[in-house]
Amino acid sequence: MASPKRDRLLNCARHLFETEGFHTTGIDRILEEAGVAKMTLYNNFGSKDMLIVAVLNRASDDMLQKLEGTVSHLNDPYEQILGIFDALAGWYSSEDFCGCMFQAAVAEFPDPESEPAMAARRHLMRLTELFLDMTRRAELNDAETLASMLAMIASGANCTARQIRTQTPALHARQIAEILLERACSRRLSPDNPIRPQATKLQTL
Amino acid sequence: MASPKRDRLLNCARHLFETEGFHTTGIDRILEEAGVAKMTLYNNFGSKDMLIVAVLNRASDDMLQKLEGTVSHLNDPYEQILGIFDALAGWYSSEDFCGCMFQAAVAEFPDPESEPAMAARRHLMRLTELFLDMTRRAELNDAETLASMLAMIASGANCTARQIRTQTPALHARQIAEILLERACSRRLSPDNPIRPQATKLQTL
DNA sequence: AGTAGAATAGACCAACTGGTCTGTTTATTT
DNA sequence: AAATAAACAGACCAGTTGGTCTATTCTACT
Repeated sequence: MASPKRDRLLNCARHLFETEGFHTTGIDRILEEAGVAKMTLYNNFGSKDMLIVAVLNRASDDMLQKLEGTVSHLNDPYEQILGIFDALAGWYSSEDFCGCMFQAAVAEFPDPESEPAMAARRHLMRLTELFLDMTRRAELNDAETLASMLAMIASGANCTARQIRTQTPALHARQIAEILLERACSRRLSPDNPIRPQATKLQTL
Repeated sequence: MASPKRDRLLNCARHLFETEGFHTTGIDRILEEAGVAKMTLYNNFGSKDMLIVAVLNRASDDMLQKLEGTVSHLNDPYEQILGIFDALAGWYSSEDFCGCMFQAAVAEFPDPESEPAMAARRHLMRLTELFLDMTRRAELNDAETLASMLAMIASGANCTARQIRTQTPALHARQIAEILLERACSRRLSPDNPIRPQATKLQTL
């Protein structure tokens, strides 16, 4: 399954798709960049669309693995949730940030039944599940709603960051998340006595 | 400036771009749908990209006009802000909703300097300004931060709605907005007891 | 050493891309 | 009625698209 040529293909394709879009980057560009013959592509993936799907799936795996990695260093699920948004901040301020590929995919393949669109949807579900796992462990009420809200906020941050290319959206998103968490927490207890005395140290990146 | 042919062209192009994407819909499709000669397009717009820009600008005008319309029926700026999210809910549940065109544009034109990308960015700014006007009139503190947060939440709702095609994202967004407003309000009422003062200090758009 | 499978280059394909040019017809204005 | 401008159909363009096919070379296992 995993050959070096296949890997090169996936990496180059991913980079080109990210920076120049799916439709605008032709197959030949990818082949040239990867230094690979055309038949290698078609033997491994079958079609351009399936290459795209493979790229999206791998990107999804990478991102979730990375997020779970950064999150695993934090013990409290509350901190873990906020950690996700810190990770976003780091991502946005990286030199070569050019937007979330899944949002691009969903935009470039408007047919919801198309394979790339479905791959993107799958990624969103995985991300929501990740949040759900954390909100559940944090024992907040309405964990489901809260999880999809957090996912939505993250999407909004992604979307805005693509436009303004600052880490600000991630900081804003983190603040909102903090407020939602605090609320979901205090609502669970007595309204006048929030359990989390918040003076969370703010990231200074 | 406004000829009937030009209008047909804009309308058909908009519909096709919305439903099938910018790159995938060829000029000939648009011309056929609009029943218009090729030279009419090039005389009026100069190029496909400029047609796209014209479509985006008109869509931006339409949307802002519509939003300002629905908002003008509400007297309280607080209600007006929430009214925006109600409008989103209505949009998402409409039969032919297929996602926000500006997000699609920004995804299909990754070069931030390209005309369509700039048009999309302009729209985001107008929307943020609309929010800012309302948060200012509501006399909430940190109106700027709040406005860009609201715009970001709206983006997130748009983005999520494109994926799951329900009005749920708008409802969630509205709830979040409500919470933020409530908070920005109570902070105003007790300025001597600011919640998380470092958090607000950081923000600069 | 021999052989099977992977990878190669590159010719080739029909379809389509955005865009130009021409010559004619239709409306509008004077 | 004449003149001006807009819109027309459609031929035409070079370049590109995703994809196929062939014939050859490389590489790894038995």
